[in-house]
Amino acid sequence: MARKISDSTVRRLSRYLRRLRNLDRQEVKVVSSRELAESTGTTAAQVRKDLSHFGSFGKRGHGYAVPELRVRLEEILGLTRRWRVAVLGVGKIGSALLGYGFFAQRGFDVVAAFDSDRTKIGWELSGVRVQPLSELEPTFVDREISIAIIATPVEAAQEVATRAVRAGARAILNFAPIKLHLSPDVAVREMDVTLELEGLCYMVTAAGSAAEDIE
Amino acid sequence: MARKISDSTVRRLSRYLRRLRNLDRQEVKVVSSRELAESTGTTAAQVRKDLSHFGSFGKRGHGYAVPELRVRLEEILGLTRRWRVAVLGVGKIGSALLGYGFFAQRGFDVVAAFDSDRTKIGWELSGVRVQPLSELEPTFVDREISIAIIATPVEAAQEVATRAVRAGARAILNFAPIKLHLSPDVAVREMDVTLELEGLCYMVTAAGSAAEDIE
DNA sequence: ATCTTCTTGTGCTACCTTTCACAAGCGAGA
DNA sequence: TCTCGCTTGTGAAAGGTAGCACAAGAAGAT
Ligand SMILES: NC(=O)c1ccc[n+]([C@@H]2O[C@H](COP(=O)([O-])OP(=O)(O)OC[C@H]3O[C@@H](n4cnc5c(N)ncnc54)[C@H](O)[C@@H]3O)[C@@H](O)[C@H]2O)c1
Ligand SMILES: NC(=O)c1ccc[n+]([C@@H]2O[C@H](COP(=O)([O-])OP(=O)(O)OC[C@H]3O[C@@H](n4cnc5c(N)ncnc54)[C@H](O)[C@@H]3O)[C@@H](O)[C@H]2O)c1
Repeated sequence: MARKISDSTVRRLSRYLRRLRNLDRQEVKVVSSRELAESTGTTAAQVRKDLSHFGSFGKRGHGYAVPELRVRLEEILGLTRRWRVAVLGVGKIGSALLGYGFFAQRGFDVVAAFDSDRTKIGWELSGVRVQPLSELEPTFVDREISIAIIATPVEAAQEVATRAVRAGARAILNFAPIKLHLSPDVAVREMDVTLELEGLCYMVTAAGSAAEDIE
Repeated sequence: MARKISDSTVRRLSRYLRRLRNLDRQEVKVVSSRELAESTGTTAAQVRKDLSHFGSFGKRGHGYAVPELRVRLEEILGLTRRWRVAVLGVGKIGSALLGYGFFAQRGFDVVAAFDSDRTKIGWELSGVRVQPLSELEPTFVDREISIAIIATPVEAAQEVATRAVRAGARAILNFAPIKLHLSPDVAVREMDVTLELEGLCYMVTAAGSAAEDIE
């Protein structure tokens, strides 16, 4: 597993896994690269290429065994363990995330939540108590929290992210619309709704003006 | 503007714009490709190349005029108009989005919200009344809604997306963890938290095993 | 046992994206 | 006006990603 796997490959692997988990629940035993491609929005060749980076999991003329491939993908993505997650900022987005049932199903345990608002501290949402920021560092260490989800206002995002990383977080999922400046060995992913909406606007606008070109 | 601009370029343009809007608010007049690159997580050459697809907006030896470049990027991305948006599914995520103040600031007006839950219909959140699904089609037509945000449970996502498109939506922002199957002239972007978390797990795990390799 | 049918795994190719490197150009200051 | 320092815009090179096409191999039918 020495090769460097690209971000887009990892994203696709995650989509394959999502599909495989559904198939497994439906007790489907076998799936072909073509079927997997169709339900994840890619091509059969791409599926096979992606998987081939990690070994040969399929049977020629037959396809892939669903439970086996599922497990292999979970191993590859590092999902055979559970991950402890903290939510930083318990506002609109933060509390939606605390109530998100799929996390536990997928191996993520939200075990802590922090907010700077005194009136929110002590609240219990979905079994998690909202703690003051002063407890961030000891809680990250004690509970071995690896992933921090940033859901504070944009002004506070950099600061709480830095604190989370110093306290031991190895990965950050950032909902605030700002590029975080962190050590390069910390994994960061952004969830920026406005950026996605703007992308959609470009696509719609560009499609429109391309149509004009043809006329 | 005949050339096809890649998705990753559009994403970066959106980041540049975000930065330019902040600089503009701070009344900064000029910015160099290097500064822009630093605050958006890319390289100076990349910034210049991205912009060069659309023309020459800078002054050599000087940099880019912030307000001008901002306007040019807004034109390119199709953001000189306002966009009407509907939220489908007013649950945890849907109501967080309805309360998100940045949308209006960035040119997006959430003008409608729909839910299948009778008890929610008639609620008013952030000035938007929750409507029954039966009103989806007429409302999309009357209010010329171009963008639908899907925030229903995953089981309902495909159906409401299809309805939104039939009713005139040109773009879909999908929060449900499923690949939507829609006409290729509809722009789609996914917001999948679990997928991003899994990506983070891979990065953390891969970094760990790479470190072992060195030992 | 052989043939047919199907699907995988992969080398090769084509395309696309990013980086490099530098001439061209602008403004400030002498 | 001329020179100097700085930054843009861009062709060319490098690096990476996706698609094609087919040999290899497995299972089931005859
Ligand atoms: N609401 C949305 O739909 C939405 C969508 C996309 C992105 N976002 C982004 O997500 C972030 C949160 O948005 P929101 O709508 O939930 O905001 P919000 O105001 O509802 O919640 C923010 C919470 O963070 C807390 N907070 C403030 N400073 C803090 C600090 N230093 N440490 C810890 N907590 C702190 C506040 O007390 C509040 O509870 C923002 O950056 C926003 O831009 C929100
Ligand atoms: N809560 C989160 O933090 C979170 C995070 C990521 C993704 N998601 C995804 O976003 C979607 C919504 O999640 P949520 O937590 O807000 O769920 P939720 O159950 O709180 O809300 C879903 C809402 O959709 C409504 N609904 C159901 N069927 C509908 C239909 N056919 N048409 C219109 N409305 C319908 C329900 O009445 C409910 O109000 C889900 O697909 C979920 O997987 C949620």
